[in-house]
Amino acid sequence: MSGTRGGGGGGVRLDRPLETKLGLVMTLSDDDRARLRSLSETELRFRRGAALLSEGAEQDAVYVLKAGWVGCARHLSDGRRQITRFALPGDVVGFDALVQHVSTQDASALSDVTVVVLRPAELIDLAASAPHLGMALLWATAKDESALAERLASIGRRFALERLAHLFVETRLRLEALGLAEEDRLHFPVTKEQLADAMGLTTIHIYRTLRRLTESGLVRLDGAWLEILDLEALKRLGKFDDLYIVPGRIPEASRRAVRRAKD
Amino acid sequence: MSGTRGGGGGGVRLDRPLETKLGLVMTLSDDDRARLRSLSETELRFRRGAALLSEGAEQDAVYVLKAGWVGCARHLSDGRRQITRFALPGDVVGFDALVQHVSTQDASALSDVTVVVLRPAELIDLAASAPHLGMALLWATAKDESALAERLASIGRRFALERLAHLFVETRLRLEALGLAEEDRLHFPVTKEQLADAMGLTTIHIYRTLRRLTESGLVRLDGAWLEILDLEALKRLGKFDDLYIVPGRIPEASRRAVRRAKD
DNA sequence: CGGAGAATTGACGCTTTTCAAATACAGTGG
DNA sequence: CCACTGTATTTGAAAAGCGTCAATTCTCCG
Repeated sequence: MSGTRGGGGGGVRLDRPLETKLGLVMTLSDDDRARLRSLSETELRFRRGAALLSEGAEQDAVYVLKAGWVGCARHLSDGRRQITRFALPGDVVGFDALVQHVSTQDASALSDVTVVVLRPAELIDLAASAPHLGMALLWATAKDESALAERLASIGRRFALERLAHLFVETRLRLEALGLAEEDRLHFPVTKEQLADAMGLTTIHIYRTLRRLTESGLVRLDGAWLEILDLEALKRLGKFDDLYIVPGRIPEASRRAVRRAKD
Repeated sequence: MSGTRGGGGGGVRLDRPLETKLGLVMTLSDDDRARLRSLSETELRFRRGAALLSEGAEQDAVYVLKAGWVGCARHLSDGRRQITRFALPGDVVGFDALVQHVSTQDASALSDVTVVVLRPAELIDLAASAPHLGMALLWATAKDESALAERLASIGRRFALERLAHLFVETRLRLEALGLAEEDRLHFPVTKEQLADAMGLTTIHIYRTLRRLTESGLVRLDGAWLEILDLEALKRLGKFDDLYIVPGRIPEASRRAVRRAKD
C-alpha cells in the first residue's frame, strides 16, 4: 500500500529561500535581492531523522530551509511531545534562540533537508544597513505567529477530523504559494506518529481519522505523498478561513516611508 | 464567595510599556529611551468587554498595553472560540495585521484597559533610524512566538489540571518580570468562560478542574484575584519548564555590532 | 424588584485514549 | 530463498477525560 518513504526531497526545493520568503511579504528591488545574495552561502544537509536543533542546547545560528521538511517540537518532562510547526522551504528555523542562544525547541529533519546557515551578526548587519529588509523579516515572523495562532485554534477547538482537514488545506496552500505543489499531489513526509504529535492526538486516533477522510474520498495519503481529491470539501470540513494565510504584502506606501527614513 | 470583579486595573500598570518590554530583551541606553519616548503619546482607554480589534476588520494601528488585560482570540465559523493569548502590560497587540491591514484576530479588554497607539509609519521610522531597536522588537516578537508555542504544547499535550497549573505559573512569572505581582496575589480578571476558551476546554470542566486545584490547596481564585499558595507544587504539576520564559537578553556583543553597522 | 450575566453543580454521553493484539511490510543474516 | 526482526498499519474493547444538557444560586445593575 505504501509508496516512497521520507527521503529524497521530492520536488520541494527553493534556490533562494530568503528571497522567496521575504518576496511573499514585500516587493523586493534588485538592490534588495543583491543584498540578500551577499549573505553567507553556507549550506548544510541533514538526512531524514537528523536533529537540526535540540531543546536546551546551545545555538548560535539560524537556518533558512532550502529543501525538505523540518518539524519543530517541544517536550514535556515525561516524554509527551508537541510538534508546533512544520517548516517548509523558505521558512526560518530557530529564530527565537537568537535572544538567549539556547534553543527552546527541537528541530528535526522529516525528509532529507538542505538549509542555509545565517549567523546572528549577519542578520544584525542586514537589519542595520537595510532596515526595510529587517522590517520584512519582522513581518514575516509576525505572519508565522499568526499561523501558529491558527494552529492553536485547531488543537483547542477543532475535532480530530477537522484538524486533519485543516492541516492538509494549509499545507497545500503553503506549498502552492511557493510554487512547490503539483496540481493536487504534494510531498508530505510525515509519519503517523509525527502527525499525532502535531495534532495533539494519539497515533491510533490518527489512523482512524485518516481512514474516515480517505473513505469519504477527500484525500489519499500514500507514503510520503498526499493527494488532495476535493479541496473545497476539505476547506468546509476543516472550517478553513483564508484570512490568515492570504498573501498579504507590505503596501507600497509603507515601503517608501522606509526608504525615506533610511536617508 | 466572589470578591472584586474585572474593572479597575488593580495594580497592573506600566508608564512606559514599550521601554519596559524592550528592556526585558536588551539593555537600553539613554538615547534609546529618549527615542522611544519620542513616539506618539496617544492614549486610549477601553472598558472591560470592549473590543480593541475585530477579526476581519480593517486595522491601521498597533496597540501597546499600559494597563489591564487583553484577550486575543480567533473564531471558527460555527462560533467556537479560541483565546490565543492573554496580553499583559508591555505586550504589543495586533502586530501581525501590519502586513495586511486586516486583523486576523479579535482583541477585547478583559479588564479596564489603557493602551498607547502606535502607527505603522512610526514603527518603520523607528526601525530605520534605530535599527537595534527594530531588532529588539523583532526579538521580542520572537519571544512571544516562543510563548505561544508553549501554549500549543499545553493544549495539545497537557491534561486540564496541568494546563491550568501551567497557565497560573506562567502568569505569575510574567507579572513578576514586570514588577506587577504582589508576593503571591495577582490580578486575574478572566471569567471562567474566557478561561475555558483559552485552555481549549468547556466552562464546566474549568470549574471541575479549578475545584480540584483549590481543594489541593495550590491556588485560591476569588473573583478577579488569584492567590498562588504553592508555586513549586504548581510548577511540578504543570510540568513547567523555565526555559522559554527566562529573561533572555541580547548579549552586549551583538549590541555593539548593531552600533557599528549603523555608522 | 426584576433581569442578565456569572458562578456552580449533577447526570449522562461522546470523543479520544489506553491496553492489547493481529496483520503487513522492509531489511538482515543464514 | 527463507525464517527472523523491527517497524508501520490496522482493528477491537474498555476506560478516562472532557463535553453536553439541564437546573440552581449568586451578584450586579438598572
